Amino acid sequence: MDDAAHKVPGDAEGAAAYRLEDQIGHVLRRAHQRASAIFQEHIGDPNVTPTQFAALVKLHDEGQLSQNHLGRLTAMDRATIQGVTRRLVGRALIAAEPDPGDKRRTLLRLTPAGEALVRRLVPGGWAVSDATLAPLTAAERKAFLALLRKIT
Amino acid sequence: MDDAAHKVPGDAEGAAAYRLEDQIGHVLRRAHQRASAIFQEHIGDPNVTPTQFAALVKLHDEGQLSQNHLGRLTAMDRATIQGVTRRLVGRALIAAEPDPGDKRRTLLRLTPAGEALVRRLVPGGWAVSDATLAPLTAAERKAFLALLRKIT
DNA sequence: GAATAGTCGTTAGTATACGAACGAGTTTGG
DNA sequence: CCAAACTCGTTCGTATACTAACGACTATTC
Repeated sequence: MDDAAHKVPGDAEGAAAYRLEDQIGHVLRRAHQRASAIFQEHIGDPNVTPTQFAALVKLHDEGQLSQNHLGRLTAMDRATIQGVTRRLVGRALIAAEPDPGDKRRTLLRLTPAGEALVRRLVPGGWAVSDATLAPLTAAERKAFLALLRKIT
Repeated sequence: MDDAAHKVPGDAEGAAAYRLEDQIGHVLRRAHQRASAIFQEHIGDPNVTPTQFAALVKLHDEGQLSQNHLGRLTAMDRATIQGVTRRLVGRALIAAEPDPGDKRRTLLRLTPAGEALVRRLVPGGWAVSDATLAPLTAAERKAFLALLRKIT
């Protein structure tokens, strides 16, 4: 049972057993769990989550974005980015104002406190990625990221 | 900005910009999102989630397990496996009974309906993994899974 | 220029995910 | 043998993640 290609007595010729541990979705889920745990360990602020950090970094890079646009850039749907935005506005890390050119939109930007927080946490962000990839060599990291991008 | 090694004018020599899209945690999160979406498309039952399927498959393989033990085998903490278990018991897919040898434990097993459901869905499980890995060649799939396991 | 289609942000509902604390029960060490 | 340490399952609170529906607004198309 230790080999994925091992045949179980009752199996048809050439058919492998369905093993949860071999399914890509299950392994991806576990890798994501580990990456999230490492984030909380290394980011340097117990109140900032991975998605919140993603939103803050994007607003730092882009300056000003509508809520849904920010969601698209950070891979969050309307409902999810709404919750993330609400919590960050509540902590005064980002500010919201209506878009004068399109009354449907809310424009978001970092507050000075949010800007300072991003600058303070980015070194931790590098540490998170380093720690997450620690089991791999430099060559493996490059290959792994390339393959991971292909299935994203 | 299209090259990860590109230097931004203000950067110190050798320091790359922190780009969200290059961070392993962010890409892992997106890959997991895609894998979950593909699961819902291909599993063949809109009411079964990836974690529920994982629990059902493990109970199918192991026969009878305590709730926390099932959680460990499927990578869910106590609180999470409790919710998954509660919903599956509610749908009569698994049955719970107290462990006579250890009064703290609840033993879980598939009901006949749960057993039938697992057998019906496993082909969809193979299709999910195939579709998720579709962008990769056979050699790439093997290399990718090996690397993914290393960081899990 | 008006009907249609699409987008914006919100809300409600369901399902992971995890930390923290709890009472009940079991194991371990002195 | 008994107190400390641990494990079991539960509960509460918070934070993603997604579907579906909604009213408001904008863009398209005839």
